[in-house]
Amino acid sequence: MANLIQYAKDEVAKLTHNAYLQAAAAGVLPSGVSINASIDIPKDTNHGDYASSFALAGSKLMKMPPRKIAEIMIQYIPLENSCFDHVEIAGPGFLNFKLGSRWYGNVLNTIEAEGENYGATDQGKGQRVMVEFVSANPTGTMTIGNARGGVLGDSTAAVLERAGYQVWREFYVNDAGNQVDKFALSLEARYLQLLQGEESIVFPEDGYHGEDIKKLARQFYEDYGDSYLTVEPNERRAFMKKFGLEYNISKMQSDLERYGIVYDQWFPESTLHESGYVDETIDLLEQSGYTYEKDGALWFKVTALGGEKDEVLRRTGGGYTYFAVDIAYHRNKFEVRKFDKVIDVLGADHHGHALRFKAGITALGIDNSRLDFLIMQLVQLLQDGKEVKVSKRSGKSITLSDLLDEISVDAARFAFNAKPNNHLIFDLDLAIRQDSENPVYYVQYAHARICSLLDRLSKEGYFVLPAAQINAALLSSEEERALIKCLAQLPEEIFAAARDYDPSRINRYLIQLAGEFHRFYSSQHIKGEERDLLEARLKLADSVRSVLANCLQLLGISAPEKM
RNA sequence: GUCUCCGUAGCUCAGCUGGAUAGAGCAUCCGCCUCCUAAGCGGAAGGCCGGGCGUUCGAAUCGCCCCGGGGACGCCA
Repeated sequence: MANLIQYAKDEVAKLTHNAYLQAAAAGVLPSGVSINASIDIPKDTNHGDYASSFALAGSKLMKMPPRKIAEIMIQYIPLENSCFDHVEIAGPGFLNFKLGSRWYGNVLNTIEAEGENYGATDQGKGQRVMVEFVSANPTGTMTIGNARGGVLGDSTAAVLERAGYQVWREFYVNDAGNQVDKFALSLEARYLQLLQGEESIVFPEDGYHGEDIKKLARQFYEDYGDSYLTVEPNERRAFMKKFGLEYNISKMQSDLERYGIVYDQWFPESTLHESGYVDETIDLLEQSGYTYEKDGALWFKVTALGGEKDEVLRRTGGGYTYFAVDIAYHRNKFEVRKFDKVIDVLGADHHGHALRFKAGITALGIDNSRLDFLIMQLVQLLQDGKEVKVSKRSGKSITLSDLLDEISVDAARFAFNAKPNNHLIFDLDLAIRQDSENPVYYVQYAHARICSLLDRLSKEGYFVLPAAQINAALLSSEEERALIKCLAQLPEEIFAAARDYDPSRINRYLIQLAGEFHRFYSSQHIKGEERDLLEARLKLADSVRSVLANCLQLLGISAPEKM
């Protein structure tokens, strides 16, 4: 759990604070001044590894020029037992600290000691968190949008696990309600059309027009022939509904598994209805006083809880809305299954709904800060340089399994793990090309390169030694130091990725780490160097291999030993 | 109209809880394999950080107002 970046930062804070106290005690700086200084990692390493703005921030309060303050303070900064070996004044008055070889050695020690757990943080403190994601309607196939949601949810879950949460992955199966009934009617109509000709049966206006329903009807016919032609319609529809849902759900399960996504639970909406849990939840909402009747429907006063508009819970003709059932479902997450925190991964088209139904959680007396939404903007599909309109109605969208027929799981998982707030432009032609334009190969290549290096050297009798046995002071080139600092960065990345629910940070981290490695590899030789140096560099390379594999595994991407 | 996300290099995007000369990949151009994998490395070129005003020692970053684009505003889910 060691975070050496933070450790060094804390040390800068301590050193500067103590320096100020001593200077003030000696009467050379005004005493009793409280300064809120930043400690930054400069982009340009000529400015050191850490920069404190203490003197700049204190300039106004002390009524002294910043450089003057810095000059006094630097006399009170002893570096002997710190992780730094140099401090200097630069620019308008920054105090710039340079890390020493003790710190660099420590990074390699830590990576070795923590192994595949390196980078873990304890920010979750073992809290139980549910990540609900994809939850596509089982009335059809999964789209490219679900490809994004799947990666985002799964990777967020993985990052949270590494950050010390106990994570539960869940898929909510909408196997009840209006849409499912329409689905059954559509399926039935296609089945009857198959048997009696297209003209004899009127297809429901608001039904599912996609090809997949026709295919499903054909599948049903193959399994059951015309035996359901004479069955009483209600019974027939009920059976076909069950058939269609089971078929689609198992298809979704296998598609997602192929994509590297395995859930802890597939939670069927129908169970909430059957057990009376939805009724019970609506009763509670009525007792809360946030409901009213209008036009024969039961409404929920979202506006009384700060929302924009009220929502219907129970329709005039009876039957609960999606809104009502969703509140019940979330009550189940918190009250029955006792999750400390729940994260719903949703497309931007559900944003408004999400904000409003959060009010429902509040009305039930549940602290709504326990519920977070990870809203992702929609995916725009590009083919031949033109936008492909993804329309569910026409059934002409490109499905997740189509996509995985074209590109590798590795490439897909890397490409779709992008910052949720941004629209994602997915260029199909580019993804299919699978060449070096794809950054996933850049990262995987770094891993393969190291593996083959280790293999090569082992044949010459050189093996990776324990960190305690190498001389880290030999790793003093610019490239080596940049590489080690990059290795030390992982715990910070995990922390931020978990805090912001942004696992794409790990993508960027991997690209950076691979880049630092390639630069090190091209500028420094390992094979053929004298033993001490060879062993130090070999250890460094192996540490990089370990961290690359660690992060790739976290994202569900393979780490090939050969390419 | 209201809410929300976005606007940074030719393209795709980082950087946004304020710090020094705004970064990367791709595309373009120029170099580098008798030497551990060239799926690599180095270099060049490329920018009113959408616009304006404000906050401050300091703004791509914070606040307000515009402009432009996506999404949502159903007794659908």
